[in-house]
Amino acid sequence: MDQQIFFEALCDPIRRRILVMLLDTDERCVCDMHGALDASQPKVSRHLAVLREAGLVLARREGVWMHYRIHPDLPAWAFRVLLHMKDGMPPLPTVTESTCAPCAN
Amino acid sequence: MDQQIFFEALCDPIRRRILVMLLDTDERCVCDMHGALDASQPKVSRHLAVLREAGLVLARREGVWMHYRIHPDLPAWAFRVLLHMKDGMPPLPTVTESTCAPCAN
DNA sequence: ATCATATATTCGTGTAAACGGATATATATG
DNA sequence: CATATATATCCGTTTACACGAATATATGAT
Repeated sequence: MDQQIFFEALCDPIRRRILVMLLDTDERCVCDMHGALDASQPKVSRHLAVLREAGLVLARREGVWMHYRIHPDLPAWAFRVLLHMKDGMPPLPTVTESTCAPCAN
Repeated sequence: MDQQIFFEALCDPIRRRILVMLLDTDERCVCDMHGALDASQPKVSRHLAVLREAGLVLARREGVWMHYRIHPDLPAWAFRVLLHMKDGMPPLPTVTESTCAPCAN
């Protein structure tokens, strides 16, 4: 985990909110996230690509849907940074349950 | 402490190394830091200004020298992020003692 | 094969940040 | 006041990133 790339990934507010969502629930589909974040689908998808390429999240395909989760091999220091970032996050309308009917289990 | 400004401050490698230096020893002067970081004085000074304006460090003047330290009112989540960042920092030649003769006590 | 839905990527543009070099300010000393 | 040293700021340029809009790809269903 390159520290430069890690902290660049945390520079964007949407990416931080994505990561906090994934800390709250282990897996989320894209449609769910761009609904909860009130951001356009291409926008969320590009940010997810950044997180994926940085090694912060892992994607799993299930039919049409892509499910993202925090990368399980994230080094301890990085994971802890994410947890403290979550602590310091302003109380935005954090949606814990999936709002996406088809892929909500 | 605004989270956006906080994480933007952590995006730059020189700023991260400055912060780690300040975690290791409570106070450092500018001449010492730009010596240890092998970066130009204006460059280090501008980065210190960013950290100062972000509320991450505090400056104290002592004669000609400016001494910087981690801001004592830093929220707990932010301080912990810095500590874990230090854990994850690649083992560069970290200079703990001051190399600056005049202001080293 | 066609269509619909979910997701990803490309493109052109605007903005912000970092840089080197030069210069300005502040403090101390002679 | 003149000078020296430490630190800060300004300026012009380059680079990187985020954006919206449009388009592409992938999977499943009919």
